[in-house]
Amino acid sequence: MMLQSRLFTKTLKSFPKDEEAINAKMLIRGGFIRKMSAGVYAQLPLGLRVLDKINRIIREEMNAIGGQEMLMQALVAKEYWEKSKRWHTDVAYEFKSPFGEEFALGWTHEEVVTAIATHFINSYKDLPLSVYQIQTKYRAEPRAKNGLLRGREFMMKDLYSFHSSKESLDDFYQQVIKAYQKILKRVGLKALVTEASGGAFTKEYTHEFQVLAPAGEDVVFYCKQCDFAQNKEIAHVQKGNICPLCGGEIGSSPAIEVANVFKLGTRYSEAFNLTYTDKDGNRQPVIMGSYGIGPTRIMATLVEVHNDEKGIIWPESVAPYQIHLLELKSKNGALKLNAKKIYKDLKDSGIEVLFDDRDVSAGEKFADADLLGIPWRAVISEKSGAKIELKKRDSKEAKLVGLQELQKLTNN
RNA sequence: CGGAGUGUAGUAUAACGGCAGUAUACGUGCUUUGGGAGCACGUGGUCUGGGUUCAAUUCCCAGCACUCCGACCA
Repeated sequence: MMLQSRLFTKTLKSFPKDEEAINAKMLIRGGFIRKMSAGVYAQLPLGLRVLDKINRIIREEMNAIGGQEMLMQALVAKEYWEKSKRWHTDVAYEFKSPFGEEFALGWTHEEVVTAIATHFINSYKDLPLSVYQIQTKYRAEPRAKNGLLRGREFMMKDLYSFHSSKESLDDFYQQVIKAYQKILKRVGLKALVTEASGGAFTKEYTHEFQVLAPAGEDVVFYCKQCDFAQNKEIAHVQKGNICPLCGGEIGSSPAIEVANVFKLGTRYSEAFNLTYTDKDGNRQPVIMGSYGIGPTRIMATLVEVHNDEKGIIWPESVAPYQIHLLELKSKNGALKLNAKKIYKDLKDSGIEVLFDDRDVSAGEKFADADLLGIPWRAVISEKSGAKIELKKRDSKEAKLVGLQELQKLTNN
């Protein structure tokens, strides 16, 4: 797939100064991302591969519950925000175009999706429906921080659903919760479904998906035995209390919010006059839900949770490559040929492999392999001979395997 | 937006107000080859604008940038 000698990026020998967050330190040092302004990052080839893997998993689970992918505009005209009374919020980048038109960069898309839906939803027979997009969102954070965890520009998958009854919304809401749990599990995160307040979006309680981690900005109280969890903002329990559901002990921890789900009700459908005709021929406002999950925030959270002092430890499902093939320097020309052949064979069998063919010392290759965190490290050297020395990133033990065994192991 | 701090080479760091140094990276050559190798030579730098001074990386002012704490927020 890729020769490391030709990779666009290089690793840094030291952690960047001016970065404290683990995710920023490791992702920048490894060459996954580059900070271009506070809270504004470029996704470099390695980082984009991770992001694409995360997004692929999200798409699969969204499609599985009937979500239809679309893509809305980032340039959202003032008229849309005015209808929902969200022009002049403090999170929006608002500006006047050279022609005097006023826009806000999309920081959420309830307005846009509702406006679009008015053209296509007419009857109860059209419902329920759901659409989603994966798109860059822009929010004027007064203080960007924690690397990818709080940026001013970040990737978001936002899903919107349309219903003719509260029951239908409730049902879909539960389906999304399950889908989000699957997504988070598949990418390698343990998340708590946490009760929370609706923030700027709704007055109702909502649910957040919180991953316990020291870098988290939220605090959650959770039961150590069952699934009970509440955000500190609304918590009715404290650390050391008895769980109201099961009697277990309540603990508390900082946590990273990687996703959330909201029941919007008819707030936006009324603002945009999104209605359908019911069985009796009466016009009714469409009932809506909105559901967000943040791919870039997931990426950062993965690094926060899966690392050691040497670098990142990517879960296999989202790693930029499956195998990091290292060819150690040798005078033995046959060895070099063998390495090339193994690289080609792996490539041909569809395995994603990063081949470290660089003319650098063994130590540097090992250090880079640990930093980049690709799940399997395969070494070809004088020592391994005709075999391949295979080691998992999070294991200390290596073993000698043949090519076929390697293909099998990493192909699942 | 309030408070604190930091801006020196691609990266990481030194320098009483007195020739801007080291490491690493990069280039060339030789040596080396299992945990960030060695030698030689070479390229490359004081955030911007003012001020004080014979002299400013250093002191002062302003701006800009970044980090952290707070407020705010996915």
